[in-house]
Amino acid sequence: MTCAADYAPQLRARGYRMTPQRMTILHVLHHSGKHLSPVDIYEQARKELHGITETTVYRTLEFLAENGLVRSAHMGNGHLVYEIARHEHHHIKCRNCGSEMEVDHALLAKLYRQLESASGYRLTDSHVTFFGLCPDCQKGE
Amino acid sequence: MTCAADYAPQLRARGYRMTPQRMTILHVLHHSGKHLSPVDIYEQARKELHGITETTVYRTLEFLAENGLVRSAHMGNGHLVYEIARHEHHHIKCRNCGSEMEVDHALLAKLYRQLESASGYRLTDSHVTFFGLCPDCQKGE
DNA sequence: TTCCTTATTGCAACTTTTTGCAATAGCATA
DNA sequence: TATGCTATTGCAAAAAGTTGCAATAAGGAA
Ligand SMILES: [Mn+2]
Ligand SMILES: [Mn+2]
Ligand SMILES: [Zn+2]
Ligand SMILES: [Zn+2]
Repeated sequence: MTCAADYAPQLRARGYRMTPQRMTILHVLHHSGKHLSPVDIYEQARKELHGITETTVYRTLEFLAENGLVRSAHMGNGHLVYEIARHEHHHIKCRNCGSEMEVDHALLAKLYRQLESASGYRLTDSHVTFFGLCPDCQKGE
Repeated sequence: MTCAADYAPQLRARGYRMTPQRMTILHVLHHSGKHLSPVDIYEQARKELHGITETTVYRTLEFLAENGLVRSAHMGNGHLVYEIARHEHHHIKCRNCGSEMEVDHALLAKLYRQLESASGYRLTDSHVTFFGLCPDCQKGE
């Protein structure tokens, strides 16, 4: 759980607090490494921290995402999933079989710059999901 | 409501049926022109078609999206919104004040081709939301 | 027009996510 | 180490979204 404690200074610097609930949720995400749903996270977290509630899990995930410690993604079923914030990347997902692959942010860097200069917005999030058909599923159409 | 009836052949060609519920929902989306939540759509639709249920609205929206008559989008709060499928476009939204702007798909066309050749996937959906800070909100940081 | 197949709907029960509020507990300060 | 401010949590109730199943009705065929 020391991995999670490392985040404390980041939070304190912004006037927030590190709590057992936040530690636990960060710990779960850190060691999973993959996208997890709030319910997945709740199930794991309650093993490590008896008494944690679903409400807190939802609120904490939103909080951690706002503060850049985790990233959320829509993987097509209309539900959000979360992962610890590591390298910047995006996803491509097959509408048919659900297979996914990662796309490095470098591939989108130029587009991001174009969008920024065209719109005046500064883009802050880099975790987009593109949908399509994987090579296999393209055959059987 | 004739606008909605125009969609009937598209559905029948695929073995589906046009129903009062589908007509009404298409009618609502067609005349709104903007992104609407399922609840918004339900509230409007029930004025035009007494007795329509929320269940049907959710199922119909998913059905229409699968068949390309409407598009769904995640606008950041974790909830889906829907709109009638017109020109291909994307969105940029401000994380701070919520302001949005549209981005023509032409701006992403090259990226889409790159992603397709790099991944082997054929990208089918073009309705992505990018998040950032609008010009105004960049000042007050 | 009538009949028949089966796609579609409504209902009810259930799961997931959100919200207001009072109680709790980080952590900065002394 | 003790104190106080207020960020954070848990609880309970509500809102949003999903699912199984029996009843209904669209629309092709006769
Ligand atoms: Mn990811
Ligand atoms: Mn749109
Ligand atoms: Zn596939
Ligand atoms: Zn803004």
